[in-house]
Amino acid sequence: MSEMMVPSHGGEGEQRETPPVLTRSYFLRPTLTVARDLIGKFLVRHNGGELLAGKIVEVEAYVGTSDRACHASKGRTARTEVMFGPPGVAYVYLIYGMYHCLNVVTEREGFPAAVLIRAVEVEGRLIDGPGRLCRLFKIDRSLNRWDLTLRQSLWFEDRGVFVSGRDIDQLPRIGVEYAGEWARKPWRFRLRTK
DNA sequence: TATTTGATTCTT
DNA sequence: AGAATCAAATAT
Repeated sequence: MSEMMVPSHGGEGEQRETPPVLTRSYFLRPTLTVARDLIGKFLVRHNGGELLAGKIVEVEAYVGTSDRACHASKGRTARTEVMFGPPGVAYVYLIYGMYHCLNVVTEREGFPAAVLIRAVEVEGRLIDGPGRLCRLFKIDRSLNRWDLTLRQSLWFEDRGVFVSGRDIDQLPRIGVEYAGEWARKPWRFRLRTK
């Protein structure tokens, strides 16, 4: 067994490793898997010299045209087209006239699906709700279609936080009562904090 | 062209 | 329980 190169983590005299950015192939997986795995990853925003990072603690999965809660169930429109595109791209939309919601597109091109980022933790403070999150991170529709696999403006990082499946609650999605049976699917993933 | 709706948040 | 506020979807 040859000696392996192990990334160091801020040891004395060492430069700190840059955490890996989540890649296209990371998002090219089943949406429920991506959603589950995003818990504990970091959302990073670089904007005007300001750097802001939050640990993701709540997400929701929206999967395909048959999922009536998924915007893409209305078909391929100017609004939903981004969800039909390649994974790892941002889908940002305005909701209720005043709030933005951030999603990351998942699965193969042609299959519309995404994960909604619902809540993050910033320096121990819970930013609960997609609208509040986007307000704090200054995310609006100018970031719609943004490639989230570049280390620019907005991306995801794996900072090595391990999250056990036992610490993740699966709950019904919020605000989709109109979707009938689809509203009851436990496709919301939330980190249990106690 | 007109009306309704919505992956929300805040106030009453 | 209701308001704020508007783009997109749906009805006309």
